[in-house]
Amino acid sequence: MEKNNNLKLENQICFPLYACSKEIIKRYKPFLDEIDLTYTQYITMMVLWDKEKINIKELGEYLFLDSGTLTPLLKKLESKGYIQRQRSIEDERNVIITITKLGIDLQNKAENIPLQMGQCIKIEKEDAIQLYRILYKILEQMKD
Amino acid sequence: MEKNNNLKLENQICFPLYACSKEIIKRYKPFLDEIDLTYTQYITMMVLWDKEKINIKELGEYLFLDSGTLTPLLKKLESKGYIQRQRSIEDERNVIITITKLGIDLQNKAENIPLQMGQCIKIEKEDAIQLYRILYKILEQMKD
DNA sequence: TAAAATTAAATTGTATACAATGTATTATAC
DNA sequence: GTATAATACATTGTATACAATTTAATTTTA
Repeated sequence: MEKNNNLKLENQICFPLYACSKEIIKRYKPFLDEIDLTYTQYITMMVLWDKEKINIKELGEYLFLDSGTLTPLLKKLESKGYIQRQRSIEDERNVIITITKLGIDLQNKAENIPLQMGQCIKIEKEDAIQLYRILYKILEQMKD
Repeated sequence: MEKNNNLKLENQICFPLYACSKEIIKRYKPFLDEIDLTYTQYITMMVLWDKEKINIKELGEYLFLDSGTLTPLLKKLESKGYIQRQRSIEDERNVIITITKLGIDLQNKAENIPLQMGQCIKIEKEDAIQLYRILYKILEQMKD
């Protein structure tokens, strides 16, 4: 007769993570629309603003995404002119992603997004620190 | 010349949320495969194990999902025999979801999943409490 | 009360996600 | 040195997600 409390939605730890992630990404949309990027395209560009040149495997390790997601996404970014895709000469299994001048310039247009999002979300400094620490602890632990 | 640190992937708060959510959901897969549910179907069943009867709008409020996601998902769950969908008589705009006997029975098959996941994820009690508190604080704050 | 506004679902279109499989290339084992 | 294994990426198929629109029903308003 008694319910299994372990199977109640409000007792899950993954569910608020999943919900919170989606809700925040929704809040990005109006800002990202202005530079014609989706959230996944945005975090991909973030890696490229930092690295400028990277292969798909390594990119996927940073983003926790596989080629099934990245291949079409990178083709899209290429069609927008922000990146170039080319097979590596040394090892033809690799595809090297290079950021273009247009892609580099896009960073200027994106530079106020983090601040705008910060005003939109409102999380206390200490909570943000804790959240960040715990999430990377879990991500790290799951690598084994 | 200097890079914009606000646009570095490792300085984002949403990204580890997004990554962590996905990685944990991946870990659910082998357990959920055994009862032929996806993660989204699983959390939907969680609400129904608790409520037994609910309309799509209310269900969507619990799950942070809209009819565009729920309509096909609920049709799937209906085809599996776990739920029934029927228009409300009082207000024909509403579709009422009712759990079936098969759906109720499924809870027994799912009851050890939370424990198995707990062994799989390994997060300290205090971290879990903090994480839970912060995530719901953010979700709550975003409602306004 | 008839027109306008609102509401709840469903539908359409686009973009992820990811498991599983296929393909071409490179590395390894013997 | 060749058969085998491993690797990187692409492709296929399924299942979300969600914005935007449509449809049908109900409520509100003038």
